[in-house]
Formats: sequence, C-alpha cells, structure tokens
Amino acid sequence: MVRTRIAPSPTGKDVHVGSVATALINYAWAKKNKGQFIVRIEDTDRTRIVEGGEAQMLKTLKRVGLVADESPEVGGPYAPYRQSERLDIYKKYAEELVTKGKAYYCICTPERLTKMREEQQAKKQVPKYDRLCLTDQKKIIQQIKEKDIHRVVRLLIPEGQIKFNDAVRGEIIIDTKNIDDQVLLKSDGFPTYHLGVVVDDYLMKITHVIRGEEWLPSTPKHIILYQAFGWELPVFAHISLLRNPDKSKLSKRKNPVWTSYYLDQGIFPEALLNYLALMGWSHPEGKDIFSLEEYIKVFDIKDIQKTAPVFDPVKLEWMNGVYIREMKNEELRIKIYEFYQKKYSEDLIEKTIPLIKERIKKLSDYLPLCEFFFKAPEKYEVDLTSKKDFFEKVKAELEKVIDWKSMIIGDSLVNLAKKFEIKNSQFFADMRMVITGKKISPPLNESMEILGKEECLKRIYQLTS
RNA sequence: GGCCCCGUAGUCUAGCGGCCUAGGACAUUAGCUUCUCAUGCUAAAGACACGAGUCCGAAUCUCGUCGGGGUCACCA
Repeated sequence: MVRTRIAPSPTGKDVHVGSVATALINYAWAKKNKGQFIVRIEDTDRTRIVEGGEAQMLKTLKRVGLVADESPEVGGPYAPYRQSERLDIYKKYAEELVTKGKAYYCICTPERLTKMREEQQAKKQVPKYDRLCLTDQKKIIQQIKEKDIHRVVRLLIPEGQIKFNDAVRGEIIIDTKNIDDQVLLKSDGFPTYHLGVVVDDYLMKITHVIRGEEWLPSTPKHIILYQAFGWELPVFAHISLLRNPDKSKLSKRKNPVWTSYYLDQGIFPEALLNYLALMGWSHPEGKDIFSLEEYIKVFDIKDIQKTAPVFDPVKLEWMNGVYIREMKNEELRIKIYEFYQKKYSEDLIEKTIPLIKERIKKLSDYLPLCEFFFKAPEKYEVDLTSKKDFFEKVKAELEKVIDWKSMIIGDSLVNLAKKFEIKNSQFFADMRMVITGKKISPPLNESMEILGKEECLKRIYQLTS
C-alpha cells in the first residue's frame, strides 16, 4: 500500500505554487498505486502562524483538485491530522528516546546558545551545540523534577556516516559530524518539525516521503530518529525547488507565489496542474497538454529530473489559452459567467464566445476585451471628434441596412468605404473605435451583429451628437 | 565559510556510449491567412559551462575547475 502526504505549515496566507507542485506528485503517486494521499497540518510554530492560513490552504488544495483521502477536515484512521492536537504523542516519543539514551534534556538558555554560536563562528567552526547539558543529565533530570524549569529535548547524534538512497537523487552520504544535536521538543511542549514529521509519518504509515529539496540536508537527522526508534524507513524523494527567473528559490518577494493569485485571474486548475507537472518531468511521448488522469497513468518517480526549474508564468498562460480553445463553448460560457459573479448576461456571453475563444488566455482577459458588449464606450482610445460629420453620413447609410447580419454588415461597410473613398483598413479602424472605443477588439462585423442595429446606430449617434 | 544537490538555447525539456547535422514546447523574429488583435500554418535564429581523461567513438562514463542553488534555529 502506498501512502503519501503533504505537510503544509500555516505560516503563509495560502498554498505556495511550489507546494502544489509537490502535492501533485504526492497525489499522483498515491493514486497511481491505488493508495492514499494525506494532508497533515504542521502547525507547531505558534509564533509564525498566519490567521486563516490553514483554512485557505485546505480550500485552495480542493479548488485545485487535489483532494485528500485523509485530512483535518475529512478525518481518517490516524486522526488528528493537525500536529497541534497531537502534543501528547510527541512528548511520549521524546521521552522514550531520552530513556533509551538516544536523546537528552537541555536547559541551556537561548542567550547562552547564541553566545556559543557567535564564538564558534568567530573561530570559523560549524555552529553546533556543545553538549554541555549532556555531561550531567542526572542532575538536570533531578532539577526538572524538582521544579518545572524550561527545557528542551535534543537528539543525540551518533558518530559515523548516514547513507541513504533518495528516489530521485540516488545515494546520499553525509558525515554526522556536520549535524547538530537537533532540538526535538521545544520548551513550549511543541515538537520541532523533525520530531513531528518522523513520528507522524511513522504513525500514519506514510510509505513515500516526497518533499522539497530543501529538506535533503536534514534527512539524515530524520533517519537517525527512525533508527533510534527502531522503525523502518520510508522511501525518500527530494524534488527540486521551483525557482525565480534569477534562479533563487521561488519567493513572494520576487514573484506571485500564492496559488489563488493564479486561480483568481482565471487560470484553470487543470492548466496549472498540467504546467506544474512539466516542472522537472516530461511526458514520455513528449506531450505538453494532458489531463491529470493521464498524468497519473504515465507518471513515475524515477523520471523526475534533478535540476531546479524556473517557474514561467508566460508558458502557464499559453497553456491556459490552449485549455480555453479546447473547451466546449457552453462550458466556457459558464466559466466566464461564474468568473464574473454572474454580473453579465449569460445569453450575451454565449454569443461572444466564438469571437473571443481564440483571443483570451485566461478568464480575466474577457472583460477588457468584451466590456463594450455590455455598455457603450465612455471614452475612445483615439479621438474622433474631427470625424463627426463623416459619421453622420455613415449612420444615414447604415440605417438602410435591413437584414442586420455580420455578412451583410461587412458588405455594407466595404461598400461605404468605397463610396467615401477611404481605405478599408482605416474605415474599419474608425468604425471599431466608434462601436468599441478601442483599437483592438473582436471581429467588428460579428460584434456589430451581436450588439444589434439599434445599439450600433445609437453609439454612432452618441459620437455625433 | 562547512556540508549537500545541480549544470543541454532566454525558459521548460528529450537524450542513458554510435540512430545527434543535438529533437520538441514557450518566448523571440519573419512570412502567409486577415477589418484590428488573436488563432492557425510555414520558416528562421538560438544550447551540450570549461578542461583533462577513458574509449575506435562522449551531451551521455571518470576526475578537476568554474558557475548556480539549497542548508546550517527552541522556523518549517
């Protein structure tokens, strides 16, 4: 049985797109193997918790279509799925390690630790806890018993090498002399990430730990923990981080990173996932466009690339445009209607779809292009006041058109251009300006048909009067 | 700085020792279609970081250099 998980920390206001990429792989791997995909909230840092962050994250994950089999919301056999509700568990396991001699209490003050680190750095040494408290554990345990002094539990890093096989990076060897005696249980009784993940991944029977590359350097600590408990290791897979164009880790300083930002502009979840799937992986047949279902079918962890890709919103938009073009008209109509909170006539939207389907890349492109269908232009991108007299005549001619159909409108306009001895392109540009107020618009004849004769004449009148 | 990871065009990638005159996609440029803008089609330009080595043969294997990134907390 394959069980994967993502473990977001509600320290941001929404899901990071990089987390969606990680979630996608976890989800796909679980589904491919008929296993479960779990969402666990790692809210152990009370100082950094963002109000409403967790709820937003859960919402966005669902919105994007990565539905968890087990989560704080739907529950599951290993509940609770929120670390802040599992404090007793971590405490118990931390104490177990102390009893086994694999971990120890430390009562050093933050001030001492800071000072110690500064001294080590001044001597160009790797900052590491000096194990002062380890020298007299009995006394410290005695002190703790007598009065409830602040203390943490630290992992005792054994000497030697940690060797493990990463599913995407191959064999990794790290000498433990480079690893600090990591705090496992903080003085506030909350676990650190390291204790939390290991205990929960074990208890929740996670088989594949697929997470960002940033965790690679701390994986040896986790392995030491698994070994200290005597637990079997899961498969580790560290996937590359998404990057900014300057190659640094994708960050909100330099790029929009919140998933809702993209969704809210009318990027489809399907397109987002499709694009993200292509970050560090490619379809065996070289396809660019494929469904989640197909992805699950052909995806394999072993095909994940090691290099860290740059997240390119331009290609994302292009891909979303492909999704729009391939979408059925009625479906697109509904999407647009709902995207604009049902503010605009669905019938009218429907008529405009064939004109704009190839012209928009995301739903938010619709209104700038089509607003003139819903209301007459209030200003014109090019000033037409000098042409008032001319349009007076145009209006008179257009009034004669009986059958207001795009073909006929088109013919009439061409004839008018000839009659007034104006170049077609110029005439259409001017007409476009009168009708839409813009230099760029959907095809004019069809647009005029949709608007109707009365409205078009009214718009010319509005200019000339 | 220590440790770890990575290195094919501006970007995403294919490539697992000969099929590579290095393929595809986005972006770019040009042309065709055209009432604008798009779409569509066609074409162009553009990459194996560098240096040694192994081999009959290297983008592919080894080593070194350089470059980029990640990480070194009572944050995740």
